[in-house]
Amino acid sequence: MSKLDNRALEYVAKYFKALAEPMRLKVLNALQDGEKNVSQLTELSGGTQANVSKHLSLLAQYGLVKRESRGTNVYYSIADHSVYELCELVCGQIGNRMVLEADIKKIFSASNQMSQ
Amino acid sequence: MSKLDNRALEYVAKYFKALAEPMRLKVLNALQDGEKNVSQLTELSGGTQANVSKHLSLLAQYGLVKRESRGTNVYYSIADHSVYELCELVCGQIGNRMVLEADIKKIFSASNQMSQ
DNA sequence: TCACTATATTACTATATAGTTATATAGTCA
DNA sequence: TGACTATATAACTATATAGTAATATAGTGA
Repeated sequence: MSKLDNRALEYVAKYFKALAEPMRLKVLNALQDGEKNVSQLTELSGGTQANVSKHLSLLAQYGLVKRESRGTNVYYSIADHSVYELCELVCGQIGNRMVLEADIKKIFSASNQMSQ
Repeated sequence: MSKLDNRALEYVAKYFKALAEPMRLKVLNALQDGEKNVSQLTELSGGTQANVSKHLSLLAQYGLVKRESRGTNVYYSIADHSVYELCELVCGQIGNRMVLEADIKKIFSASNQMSQ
C-alpha cells in the first residue's frame, strides 16, 4: 500500500466506494451462486428495475461484474471472486466487534451516527 | 456473506465507505508504521488540519483507529490491522487488471467516468 | 409490421459529505 | 493569570449519488 501514488489511491478508494452501498452488496451477494438476469436480481434484491439496472451498470463499469446478453435478457455474473474475500474480512471484523464490545446496540448506534 | 441481514449489510457498506476516500486511505497508510499525531498526519497527508481532523474523527468513530491524547497532542494508531489486508486485496486486483488489460489508461478513464 | 417483454437511460429530487474558513476548546509553560 | 500550541468543531459551499418515474431501446414472435 505504501507504494501507491495519488492516482492509485483514488482508484482504490473508488473500488471501495463501489462496495459501499447495501444494494450493490445485495446484488453481489445474489450473484454468489452463479449468473442471474436483471429481473431475477431485481426480485432477489427487492429493489426497482431501474435502480438495480443502474447499480449493475456501475458494477460492470467498474469491472466487478460481467455482462452478457442472451435474447432479451442480460445476465450478470461476478468478474472477480476475490470481492467475497473482502466481504469475509469485513464481516469477520464486524463479528469480532460484536463479541468484543458485547453491546451490539452500541455498534449500530455508532453506525447510524456515521450515516448522518 | 449470505447470512447477513439488511442491518448487517448496511454496516458492511458503511465500513467500506469509511475506506472509500483517498484522504482516509492516505491517513491509514501513514499510520502503517506506528502512531502519529494530528500535526504529523496533516503534514504527511498534505491536507489541512481541519480536514484531517475530521477524517480522523470519522475513522475513530468507526473503530478503524484508536485515539490517545498526550499533552496537547493527540496520537492516532490503527485499531485493526486487518484493514491492510483489505487494501492488499484491492491493490492486488488493481495490479492484476493493469497486467491483464494491458492498457492502464483505459482503467483510469473508467475510474474517472465513475467519479462523475 | 405490431405487440410484448426485458433492460437501459434520462431527468429529477433529496441527501450525504468533502473541503474550507473561522472559531472554540484544551493543555502547557512563563 | 495570559500567551502559545494542538486539536476539534461549526457553518458553509459545492459536488456526488441513491432512488424514482417516465421513457427509450432492443430483442422476440405473431
